[in-house]
Amino acid sequence: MGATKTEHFTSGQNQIASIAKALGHPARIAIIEHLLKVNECICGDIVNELPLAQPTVSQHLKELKSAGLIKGTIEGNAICYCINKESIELINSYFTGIIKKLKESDCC
Amino acid sequence: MGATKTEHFTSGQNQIASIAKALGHPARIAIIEHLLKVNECICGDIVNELPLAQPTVSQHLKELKSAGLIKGTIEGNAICYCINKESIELINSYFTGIIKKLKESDCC
DNA sequence: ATACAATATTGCAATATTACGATTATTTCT
DNA sequence: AGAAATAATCGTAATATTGCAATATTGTAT
Repeated sequence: MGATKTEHFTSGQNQIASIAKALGHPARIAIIEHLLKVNECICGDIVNELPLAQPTVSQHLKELKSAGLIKGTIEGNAICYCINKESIELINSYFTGIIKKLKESDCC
Repeated sequence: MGATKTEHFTSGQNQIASIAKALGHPARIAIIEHLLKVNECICGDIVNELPLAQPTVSQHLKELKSAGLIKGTIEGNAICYCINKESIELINSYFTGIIKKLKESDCC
């Protein structure tokens, strides 16, 4: 045990969970917020910004990228990272949908 | 190593991350979606709904509750769970804010 | 009180995550 | 070509998460 039973859940549930999971670490929230502030930047800038070593930042970037939250394009010997707007819109509309359904009734 | 360096990040970043983290598992998304469908229910209903044992469901409920995503009120010998609208609204407005800022500029 | 029903807690094994030093590509600039 | 800059990957230690059987707790009914 210890492994998540992904196969028992719908692909929609797994997709939302994987985006949320990628955002479930303060360093990755900090990366998103930094990208939001500067629009786009390279890994080294984030290493300077955060109290984490370069391999750690690189690993966090990889997770954000594989969840579709950021994009990276090669620019010379550096890689330019930026937020992938679509993924934020996807999860935002998921929550908006929840709120809409919640408005209809009250709870305990 | 292995432990998240929460102390290096802002309380806002930690709060968003902890809500996102709680939603970062398909079983917990499934619980939220079930609660959304039935408005409120007891732990046993969720155990019947999900392919997980009772202690596992109980643990997931605990994590959702400690992240503030659900509320539980004692009703006899059962506990009635429901979604805490405020927490969903909080994370939703966080993403809405990101999208607004993203609209202003384009990226790589 | 006793039995039952609903959940929480404990303890543990399997697996995943976090963090980083060391190393390895890859590109750019002399 | 050689040095510098940038970032990914490898290996590994520390810690956290997931899942469940067994047990404990709490309230309800008989």
